[in-house]
Amino acid sequence: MEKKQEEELRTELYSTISDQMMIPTTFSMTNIFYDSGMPCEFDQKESLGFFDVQDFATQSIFDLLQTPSLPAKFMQQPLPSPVAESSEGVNTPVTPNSSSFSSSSNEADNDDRQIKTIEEEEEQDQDKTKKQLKPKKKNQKRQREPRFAFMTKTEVDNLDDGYRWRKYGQKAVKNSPFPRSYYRCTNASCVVKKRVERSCEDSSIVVTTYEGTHTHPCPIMPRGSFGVMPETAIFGGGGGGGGGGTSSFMVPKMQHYRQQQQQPYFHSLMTPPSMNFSTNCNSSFHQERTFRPSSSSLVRDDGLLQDMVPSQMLKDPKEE
DNA sequence: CGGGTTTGACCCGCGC
DNA sequence: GCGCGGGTCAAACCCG
Repeated sequence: MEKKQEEELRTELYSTISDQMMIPTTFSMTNIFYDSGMPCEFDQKESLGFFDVQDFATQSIFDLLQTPSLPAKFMQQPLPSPVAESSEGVNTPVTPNSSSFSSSSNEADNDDRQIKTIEEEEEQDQDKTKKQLKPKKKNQKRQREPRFAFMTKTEVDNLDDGYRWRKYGQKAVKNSPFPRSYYRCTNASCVVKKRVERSCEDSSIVVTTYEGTHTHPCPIMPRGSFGVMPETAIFGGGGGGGGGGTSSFMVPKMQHYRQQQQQPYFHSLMTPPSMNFSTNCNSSFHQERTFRPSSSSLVRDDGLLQDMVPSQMLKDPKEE
């Protein structure tokens, strides 16, 4: 019975996100996981389902997950992040912290309390992370901030999500030929981290894991602007190098994708969904709305991708 | 020269 | 206690 409610909540969340992203719901490129942040819980991370996202739309998902426009019930406690409060009170997103809708695990009942605990310790944790080498309290288990993981089929390792990231490490991953990269938000007051790695099972899949909450607005685009931007604004100007890449506005960003990805992105749309995430999915939710390839939905997606993507890019790659 | 990346070393938690 | 693996640091390097 509770299970059913969970399913409904997830379905609703999924619908909300899908609707707001104005994307067709027939293709599945990305799987989103939510992790409440408790230690060792990532194995039990919640699959929010597969999303039809373009590589460059990852930002939108992340953004949407933080937007108050999501059903209130997903935002059980719009807690003010202590991190955010300590900063200049910028446009603080509701944050994944508050989306404690993960509930498949038994810990869900205590979510509220857990989240608060996490946040209390975050403050200490921030100091710790900055001075990792300094002695810390030993018996204090390190608790992670809530995390979201996106599995995206793409050729580009580091998806541009609108924020600026600085790479601070790279490690070989056991049982995987691909290294894992560690990024930190370049904003000094922001402690959000991001890990990027390729799936060892399918090298075309990039797993991007966000940890923490941005305490500042997205430096690239204002909330909600995505997908509304007229094509001319996106591709019109030969804006030129966005120096440093991610700090740029939409133009270089999209060009970046055109250059680096060319077809892969659409190729992935045309690719039969052979991806198997079952090992990570403890939810059956994705079965409901997953993998219903109908190329028409993309093409005749009125006012959707066309708004963001030039028509030539929408052509079936096979036609070229 | 400033900001980002690379990379080897180090720390820490965990399992045996 | 030890070894392993994940995560982070920070010096060196690179690049615009």
